[in-house]
Amino acid sequence: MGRSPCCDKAAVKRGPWSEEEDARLRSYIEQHGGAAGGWMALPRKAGLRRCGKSCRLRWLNYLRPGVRHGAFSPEEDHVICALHAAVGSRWSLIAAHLPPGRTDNAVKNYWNTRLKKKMLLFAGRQPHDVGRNVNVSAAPADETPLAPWTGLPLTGCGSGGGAVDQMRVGDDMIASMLKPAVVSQPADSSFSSEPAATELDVIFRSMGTTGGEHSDLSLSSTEIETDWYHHADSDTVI
DNA sequence: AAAATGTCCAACCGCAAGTCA
DNA sequence: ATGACTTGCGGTTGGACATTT
Repeated sequence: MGRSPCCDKAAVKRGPWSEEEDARLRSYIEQHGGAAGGWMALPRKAGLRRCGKSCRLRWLNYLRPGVRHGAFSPEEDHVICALHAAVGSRWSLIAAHLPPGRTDNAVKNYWNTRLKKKMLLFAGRQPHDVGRNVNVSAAPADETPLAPWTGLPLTGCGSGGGAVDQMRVGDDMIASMLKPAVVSQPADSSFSSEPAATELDVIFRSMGTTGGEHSDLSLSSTEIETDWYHHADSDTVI
């Protein structure tokens, strides 16, 4: 009993999107306020010879208003490194804790192509601190956990999966990890192609010394994105 | 100048979870 | 309760472009 394909592969176009296809997709979604009728029906309604999944991906990762394609800031580097150390490759979760506009795909690409190498380089220098499990039974942070950019409290819980189950962590812990590493960093500070050991050291050291009650992360990107905007009027670096 | 190699990122694939009849 | 269908996610690939030899 096989799995039915999501679309007729022979009938759909694949590969890079043309400007015309982008325009059709954008126009349809703007007209209908979203993928009215679902993504699977969208290609037919919008006159696109594409798979619905492909349309969704194109919209979310590229065409959606607010998507940022520029370089990642040093602060974003810190957040990604710290969260990856804590929760593993849960890219949508990590992206949700970044300022709005970063997609999970972009974060994943950025990690795989750049940050991973930086971390490996760092690991070569700090072999005892990298790759170890997080001690989640350590004492909880005694201050309100805040996201690094806006002061937004990080709350919520849910379920993990895969290897992350071995290392379930809470938002308290993540916030405590991020605060010292990021807030102390000026928004316009320069960032070398390779992070200084001291910067990452802060992250790893804080991982080993703080922790929260056993919990997990479940803030949706929508929820977080909304909150990012709500908090964006104060001390943000967005 | 050309070939080889490396980097980056959009896009595809398959699986799992969620939804609904 | 169940199975079909849809959506979301993470891993991987392929190709364009940049850099090095």
